Amino acid sequence: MTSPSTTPAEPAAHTTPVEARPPLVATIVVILAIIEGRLQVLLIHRTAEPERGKWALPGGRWDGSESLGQRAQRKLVEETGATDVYLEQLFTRSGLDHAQPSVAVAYFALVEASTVRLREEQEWPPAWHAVADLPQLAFENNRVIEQAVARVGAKLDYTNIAYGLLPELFTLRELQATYEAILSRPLDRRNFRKRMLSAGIVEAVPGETRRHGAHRPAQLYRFTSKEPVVL
Amino acid sequence: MTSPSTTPAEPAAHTTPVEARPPLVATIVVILAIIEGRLQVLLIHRTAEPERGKWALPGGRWDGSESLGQRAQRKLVEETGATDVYLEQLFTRSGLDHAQPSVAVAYFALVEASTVRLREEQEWPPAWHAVADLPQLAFENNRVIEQAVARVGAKLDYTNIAYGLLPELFTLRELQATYEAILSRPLDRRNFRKRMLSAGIVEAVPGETRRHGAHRPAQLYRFTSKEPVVL
DNA sequence: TCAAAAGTGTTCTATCTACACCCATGT
DNA sequence: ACATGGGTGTAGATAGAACACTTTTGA
Repeated sequence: MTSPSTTPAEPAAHTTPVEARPPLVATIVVILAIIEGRLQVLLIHRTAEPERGKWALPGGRWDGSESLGQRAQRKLVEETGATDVYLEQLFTRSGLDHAQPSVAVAYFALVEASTVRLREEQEWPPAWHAVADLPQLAFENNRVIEQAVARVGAKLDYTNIAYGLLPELFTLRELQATYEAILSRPLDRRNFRKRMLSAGIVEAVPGETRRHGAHRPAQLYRFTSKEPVVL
Repeated sequence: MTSPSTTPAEPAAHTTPVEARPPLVATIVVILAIIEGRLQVLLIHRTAEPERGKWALPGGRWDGSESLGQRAQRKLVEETGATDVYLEQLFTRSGLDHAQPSVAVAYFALVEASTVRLREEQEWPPAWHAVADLPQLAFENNRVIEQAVARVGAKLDYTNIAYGLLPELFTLRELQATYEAILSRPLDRRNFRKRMLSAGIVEAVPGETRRHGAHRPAQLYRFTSKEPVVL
């Protein structure tokens, strides 16, 4: 996809490169899921300095033995056990660690809550936190999460990425609730159904319904594609 | 837009990380300008292996003495002398250099052709190449350029980023030609003018016109803001 | 007076928004 | 029978697309 033109004939480095230390490259992952009807993000408790004791996004050093995307994916699997997820790069930032040259590559992932099994063995295990109500996090992680949510919200409009958040079968109401949780605003039910169906991103599964309470049973739907599609 | 890596699991790296060498971090910049009515990209001639002798995007190693964005910006100034430009991060990719762990952070920049002064002292100086008619470039640089152009094209619709490509004053026809060069399709003149004006991204400069040939002189416009604005 | 680009409005179509009632079920 | 969420259609507003003639100038 990319390519570095490794040093292309810089005539002379006038600036004396003081920073001789090799750069630290890390990935961080914003793992999002819909839990209890709210958009939540997976956070870990920092046990090391800096920012020890604060909640933070999971991530870690990259050692070059795999691609950055694979590194993010593996971190994700470690934390959640979820496999079939949507993963996308957000941005790359330098200078978060003031002690040495550092580069952080941020990703976000959309996972289906029911497939997740969190690690529990630690004193402070990873935990879900509602995005709408976060504490102050380590580094600039609050901003990173904001950006991830904004990106997902924008993409709901013209892609099918919500497939990452929902199980195989779901009702249109559940789909709508997912959209509403991300956009944090209510949507019109009839218009929503019309758009989803006419855009062809979901389809009814014949004969499949879900009965839930003392109501009319709901038709079940599935995504027509579980690959990313741009409308 | 990045695509998700849906690579399956890889439960854990049992393999001992052989890659002990510190990672190389590099930036590359897709520098775009409108020249002779066409969208062109600035390329350098590679004088070192690998891919020696091919055209490639300018870039270079990052040493941690400045932020990644500053590094890209500085490379841009070195190559073009242009200062007042639009610069945005595209994406980050690993593994382009097979010899060692490497990360390339790609940016794209929009510069105004008239402010550019290319370096000429080398045997093979940097040169502009029409995006629509590129040779085979080093690494995967053709794809990187494609992505940059696609991103710019998408953003034309809902931002004012074209300000990076045009001088202080310009005619609406020139603005339209810029859009057409990027989108590589013709636009309707009347609809274009209506949209630009009603969106408020440009405004007429009273009394300023340009006479060019045996035609009616054209009204000159300026951008209402030369900061990035999302509509 | 001619050639060549600048400038300008209206109609049609598609899309988005707002909104209220009946349906199927369990208790 | 009633409470609860499931399911549906229409009308108005808005935004985008298509399209042709007049104006101003230099030669």
